[in-house]
Amino acid sequence: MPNPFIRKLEKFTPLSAEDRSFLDEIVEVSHTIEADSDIIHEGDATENVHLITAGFACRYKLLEDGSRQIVGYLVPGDFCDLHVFILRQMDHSIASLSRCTVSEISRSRILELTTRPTIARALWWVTLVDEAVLREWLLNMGQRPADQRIAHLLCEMLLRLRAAGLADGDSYALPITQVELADTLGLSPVHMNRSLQKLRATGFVTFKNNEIEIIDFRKLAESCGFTSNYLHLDKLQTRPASDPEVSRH
Amino acid sequence: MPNPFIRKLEKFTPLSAEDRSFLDEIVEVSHTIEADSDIIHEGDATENVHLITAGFACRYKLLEDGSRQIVGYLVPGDFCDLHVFILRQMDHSIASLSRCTVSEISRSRILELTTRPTIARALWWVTLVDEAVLREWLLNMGQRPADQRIAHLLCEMLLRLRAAGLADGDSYALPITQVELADTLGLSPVHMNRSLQKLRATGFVTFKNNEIEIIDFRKLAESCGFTSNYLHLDKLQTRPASDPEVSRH
DNA sequence: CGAGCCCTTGAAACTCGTCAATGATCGTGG
DNA sequence: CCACGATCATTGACGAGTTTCAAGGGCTCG
Repeated sequence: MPNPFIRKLEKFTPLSAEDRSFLDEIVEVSHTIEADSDIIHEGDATENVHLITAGFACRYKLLEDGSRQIVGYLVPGDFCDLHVFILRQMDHSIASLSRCTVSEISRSRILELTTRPTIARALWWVTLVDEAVLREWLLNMGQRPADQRIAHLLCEMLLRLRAAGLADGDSYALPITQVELADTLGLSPVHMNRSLQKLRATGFVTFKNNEIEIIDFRKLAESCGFTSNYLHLDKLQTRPASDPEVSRH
Repeated sequence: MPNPFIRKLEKFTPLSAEDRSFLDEIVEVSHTIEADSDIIHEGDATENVHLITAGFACRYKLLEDGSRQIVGYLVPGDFCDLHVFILRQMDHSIASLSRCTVSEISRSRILELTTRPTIARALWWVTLVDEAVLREWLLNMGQRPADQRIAHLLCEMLLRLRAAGLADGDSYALPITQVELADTLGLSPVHMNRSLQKLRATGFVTFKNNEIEIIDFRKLAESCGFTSNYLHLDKLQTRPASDPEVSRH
């Protein structure tokens, strides 16, 4: 199993053997973090850059009254705080959702990365895709009713996890409670529960434990208006059985 | 009045005279666009990069049923489609809100920009701030009731427009209808109208025509939990009278 | 077996959306 | 100069989606 980070960058562009071996050696430390613990906190000015190498994590923001909004999921190969390199300070927090392993890369290593044109462009691509996902989430939150919102998220996660090599066919593990899903989609936990039941009733998707199985991707995607263009995975070769690449035009 | 683009980059870092004059010469063409017209459409693979040099515009996404979500506002100095340079294709559209002037910069010029370290870092900063704003908008949409959502947006626009030199004290022009505001915050136009009245009733802010005047920034910010940290304007020197830089800690 | 966590359910209240109509303002043309 | 249409803001009534409160059920683990 190759480094998930390298795997991710190669979704954008092929890397030279030299670049790959360089990327394989940049990790300073690597440690394990239990589920449901903070990895980085809002306001931190981290010295090293953190990279998720196993497990699930999320970005989130809190309100005074304690309500939480999850603003992104992190899967293996995703940077936690690359932006602190430029922005100096975290404007949100990051917590593990499952047990994670987190690797640290020093600032100087990151600087070296940016001097390699191919890698620098790949890092830029990563940032821009994150931004595109945020825009789609905003559309999701603002314009779709609860059940479609959930369906959309499930479609997105299938494609992302496939790209990360973590989805097996049309199934994947999503170690997330209904409360966390509710915090992601701006719903109350109770309504989340009822909307999940409504989704289940369509028969397009099943959930047992934390295992998602998408029975009919095409219909699920259609039911919520999911299109994959915003993930910018165009160059992705691997397209398993049900061919979930739906495009709008 | 200096180039608004240069002005913006200098919020992040001072530029050398050489960098500044370089930036002053990169514009290929510049043209005027009437209000409410598309500047760039989803799916476009624009050859040149577009820059707003006057007026207001917005990024938006449409759903099949015609509902629209505005996912960002563009003010003078903002890039429209820098990401097409990497992502190849627009995943959203851009429309003018008022009459705008739009400048075009060729791809090759952009490539030159990225070879100048100071400018390259400033461009990176721009991208990361856009992303941070999106995360805050997501929090806004997911966790705040209608009136607070609006208040938050008004606070943000004051700080952004001040940074762009377009706010006079605590007032600014916002050439946006209630329908557009509703599409921005995921509300119906009717509810938007009633929520605006509720906001007006607090006395913290007034709107006549398209002119916003913030009467008591501190109270308005407090009422909606606005904190400016996510805008990453720390190095901003100019702080007019009422000192609206609110920080959480 | 009990504690804790998560999922599920019911009922009532509230925010917000939809439909439909009325005003207000402004630019245009007769 | 005024009537007209167009665009935008406003209002009322009603209904739907969603939240809140409160309680019960299932599962896992010590």
